[in-house]
Order: sequence, then structure tokens, then C-alpha cells
Amino acid sequence: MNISISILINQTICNFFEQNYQVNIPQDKIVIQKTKPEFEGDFTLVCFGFTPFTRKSPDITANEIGEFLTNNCEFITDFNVIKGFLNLTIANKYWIDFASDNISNAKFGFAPELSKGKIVIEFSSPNTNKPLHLGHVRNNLLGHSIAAILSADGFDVKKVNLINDRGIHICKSMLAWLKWGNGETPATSGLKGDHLIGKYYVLFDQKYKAQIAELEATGIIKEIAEKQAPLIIEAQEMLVKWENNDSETRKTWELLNSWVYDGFEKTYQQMGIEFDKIYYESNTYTIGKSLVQEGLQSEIFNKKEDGSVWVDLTSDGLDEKLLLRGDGTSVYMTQDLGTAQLRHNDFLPEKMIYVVGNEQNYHFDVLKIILFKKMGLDWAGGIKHLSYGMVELPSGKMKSREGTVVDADELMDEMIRDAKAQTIEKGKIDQFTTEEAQELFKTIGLGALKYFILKVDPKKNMMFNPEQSIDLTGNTAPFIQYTHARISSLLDKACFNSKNAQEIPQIISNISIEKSELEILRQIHEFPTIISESSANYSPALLANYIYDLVKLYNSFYQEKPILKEEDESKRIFRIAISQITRTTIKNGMKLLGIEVPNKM
RNA sequence: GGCCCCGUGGCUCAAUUGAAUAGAGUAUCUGACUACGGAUCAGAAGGUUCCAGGUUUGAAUCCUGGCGGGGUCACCA
Repeated sequence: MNISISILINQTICNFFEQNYQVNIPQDKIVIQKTKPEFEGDFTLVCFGFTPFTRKSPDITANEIGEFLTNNCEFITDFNVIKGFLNLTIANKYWIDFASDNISNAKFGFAPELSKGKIVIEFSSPNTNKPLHLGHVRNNLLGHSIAAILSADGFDVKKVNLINDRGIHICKSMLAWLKWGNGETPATSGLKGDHLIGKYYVLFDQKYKAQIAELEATGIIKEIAEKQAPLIIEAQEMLVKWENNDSETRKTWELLNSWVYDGFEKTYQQMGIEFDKIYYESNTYTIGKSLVQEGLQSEIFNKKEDGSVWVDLTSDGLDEKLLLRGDGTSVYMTQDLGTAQLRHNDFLPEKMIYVVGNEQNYHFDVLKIILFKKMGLDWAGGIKHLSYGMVELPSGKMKSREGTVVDADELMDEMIRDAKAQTIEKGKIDQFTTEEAQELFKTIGLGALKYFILKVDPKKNMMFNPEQSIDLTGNTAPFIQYTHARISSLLDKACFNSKNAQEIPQIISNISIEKSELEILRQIHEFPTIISESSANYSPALLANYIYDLVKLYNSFYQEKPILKEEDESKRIFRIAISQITRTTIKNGMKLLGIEVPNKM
């Protein structure tokens, strides 16, 4: 018995309209929702939309449908009508079967197979001139989680990372290191590779600003000074050398980048993130360049007198966009064209999702229009920009060049330290080994961070206050983790095992379900729907808030009806079943958010 | 200035995409640990959903116009 109850109701309603009113009722008129706790019933049918078809008042219509459903649908035992809302009561048997069927299903809620096509999702996409910061953290967590959710919903998901390892910003770091670095390495400095290079990026900016100030002092206006400063000219020369494959430049570049990759790898590992494939812009930009050349020949693009190449998007309401500089070097868009083509060749996906901040909305509009409309590539219709909002600090926006960033590594370390301090204070880990304890601090600290970020709607800007540490009580991961650990511990004590699981249907077949139990089952029942909705909306937030509601519901139920106290054996077993399936749901849901749930803590 | 996004109790966020009395956490106040995990639970207080119109059985949600905040309009990425 796995057919969803809402599909069953839906079909019966269609039959009702066919038989009594000879109409095919449009699907979007059938609105079924969970009944609010203050009313009697399990599911609610909203009947206002039916009045044009029945030509009767919503209440009368609702009553007619209620009669029909109770007579024709074996699982609906009762109904009531309040102001045009038809509340339906589902038979106990349905809920008992639901609990019995899923009690030992470790993959509850997940699509049984990959049946929905291939998706490539790009996220993270760091620059190699500085370490990852809080903005990247949001990006990485969203990308990782959405990939997991899509996969649970039945898509074949490939996670890719595009490393921006070339361009003027890299030259800035390289130049500063060559000039003032004295051959400093991660080993000699004791710094993580990405942090070391980031230091020189900041240094470049300081020295560059100083040069601009000097020039301005001689009466040169700012805009000119910014272009004439010797440092920026040197950096630009270096970029040309790099694109011309100058061996010295390439050697330095490879050395510095290798340090940065080591650093990134550690950060990803700590975050629990991995990729199926890593692309490097230094490999893809040439493909972009040749695409631009092709487009130039077929006259989709045009060349200006100085040699720069442009695309005219005024007919699409946008403006002209640069595709190649006058000196022949490529820009951001150039390589993104190449990367998209390469990625399509590699995977032939139905969709390509880009997890990139909303500051680049315009860029992705342009990218899609060029590939899809201008170049006529059908597959580009599957490009989707998953745009997320910025993480703001109380002091305003983060600026990496000005050092007002929250560093990803430091943030994670701090979360783990906080978790450690608070866990030790609770004094519940005395029997843990040192390794187990360390693992637990990490699970709690990083869980808190991940959940804090993922529970917010991706498209919205969010506020992060580094002054006050992230809560470990309330709507947080530790609260959910704690509940999971507690359920696990209780189930152990209740001597639940797989043998019982098989007997459960008989044991509990005749019990009556209480309202609080029913609410939990109803909530769990929705889990597969929530996964597919999260997947359709690209929103882990939906899932996160669902899990929180479930945990809260379970906690108040448990407080009121302890599972070990009940004397009636079948009732006790039923509560064990509810706890068991709740635990699975929490675990599976948190897994899709990339958050571990310990069995004890 | 053009275009895009956001505006919900003091603060941080929800609201199943148009449904019933707008929900949680936090902070404040009150109460509950001699069965099992108190990182918990129950209760109180806190709202003109930025403003003004409109659409309809129904609007935080949709449309129009304001106001406020952010983003973007680079031969930066």
C-alpha cells in the first residue's frame, strides 16, 4: 500500500465531477492540504474553486464531495465542512499501514532509482588568489545540498567545480609575491597555501593604492592614475605573458596555484564537500576563444577597430557585451562560453545549474541568450542560474580586498571550539574517547553552521553576526541532532529490533491512534513531497524548516507520552514504530543538508 | 537614472507558492526534572506583514504607484 493518499483523493474527486456534473475538473482547481491542528481531520480540500462547475455554494459543494468521498474511497472515514473547507478524516488503518510499511525502510523518502535525467551542477568556483570566505560557504553548502536533494528526487547529478585559476587578479598576487615574497612558501611561513597567497593579494592592493595616491599628489586625476600606476601595468603585462605561454610566468603560476589547491582541499574536506569533476579556466578559456572566432565568422558577433569583439544584445533588451579584449585576451564571458560547451560535451545533461551569487544575475542572462538565442544551441535552454543572496555582516557587505571578510577556515574552527566548550559544560561525554569527542565537536559545530545558513531561503540576503556565536538551542542543528541521539538511545532501551518490525502490523493492527501520534505520522508522510518540492524550488530551506517542525512535534509528543511508560504492549510497539520512522526521516533529511546526526552526544 | 531582488513582533527567520485565527527561535516574564537523555517541555506577552490603491469568495503572497534597503549596468572576475 504505497499509493499516495492525495492521488487517491484527487482521482475520486475527478470521478465525482464526471459522474455528477459531466465535467473534467482542471487539476489546478483541486487544492488538497494538511488540515490545521485546530480542526478535526487529516486532509483538507478547498472547495471555493468548484462553485463555477457546480453552480452551488462552497458549503453545499463541499458536503456533496464529502459524501461521495466517504462512499467511494475506502480510507476516508469521515468528513466535516467549515466555511467551504472540506476536512477529511483518514482511516486509522491507513496510518498504521503507513508506519508498518516504512518502519524498516532506511531509504524512506528517497526516490527508488535515478529516473529523472541528468543534471550538472556547478558550485564553489573559487578564485585562486585568496582563501574561501563566508560567501563561499553559503555557495558550497547550497550547491552540495541541492545536489543531494536532486539526487534523492531521482536525478542523476554531477557536481562540478570551475576553478578560476587565471586572469588579472592572479597576476596581482603573483607579482606581489615575486616582488616582496622573498621566496616565502606555506612550509616556511606556516600558513595554509590559500591564506599565504591571499596575503599577497591584499599586499598588492595596498601598494597599488599607494602608487595611485602618489600620482594623484602630482596632479593626475584618479581615473588616469588608476591606469598609469606601474604596478597595474606590470600586472597586465604579466597576463599577456601568461596567455602567450611565457615559461617563467607559467612556472611561478603553477607553483603558487598548487599551494592554493592544497589549501582549498583542506577546506572542502572540513566542510564535507566533494566534486565529480574539476574544471580549470586555464583549460576552458581557449575553447571560449574559438567559439568567439566561429561566431565572428558567422557574423553573430562583430569586431571593432581596436580588435575587440562584441555581441549586440540590444534586440533582447540588453546592451552590447564584450567577448574579447583589444589585445586578444579573454574576459569572464569568454571562458564561461567555453566552459558551458565543454561541460555539455562531457556530460550531455538535460540541465546545467550554476550556483552563483545574485550579483551575477546579469552575467547569466547574457550567457544564456548568447548560447541559446544567438548561437542557436538548443541544449543551452537547460541552463539555470541558481542565484542566491549575499551574506551580510552588521557592518555591511564583505570586501575581500579590504580585509572585512569572515574567513571560512577560521569560522569553522570557531564553531567547533564553541561546540566543544558547550558540550564539555553539559558534561555528557565522559565515556567518549578523545577521538570520539573530537569528532562530536566537529559534528555539532559544523552542523550548527550548515543549518544556520541553509535554513534561510537561498534567494534572500541573510544576516550573520560574528560577534554573537551561532545558537545551539532553538531552531538549530544541535537541537535536531540531540533529538536524533535521544531517540536512538531510547529505542536501544526499548529493545527494538528487526524481529519486532516484522510483527508490528499484527501487533498494532487494532489500536486506535491518538491525535498527537497522528500529527507526527502526517508530518512524516509529507517527507517525500517535501524532497520533491525542495528539488523543484532548489531550496534546502524548505527541507530544513520541515525537519525542524517534525522534531519539535516529536519532542512535545514524547514529553507527553513517553514510549517506555505505556503498559499496553501494542500501544508501546506503535510508539516505538513512530519513533523509529521519525528517526529515519530526521537522519535522511539532515543527510540531504550535508549534516551528520550522531547516535549519541 | 534604467533593469533585477528584498521589506513580516526588539532581533534572526517561516508561512507547503492565493486559503481558515500570519507561525517558530531568540530576548523578557511564569511554570515543569524520584521511570526512561532538561541541549527538553508547557504557558504569558509581543503584529495595521513598509505605505496607498486595485484584482476576487479569499492577498504577506498577484497587478499599479510610492517609500526604504541591496545588487547590477567595466577591455574586473
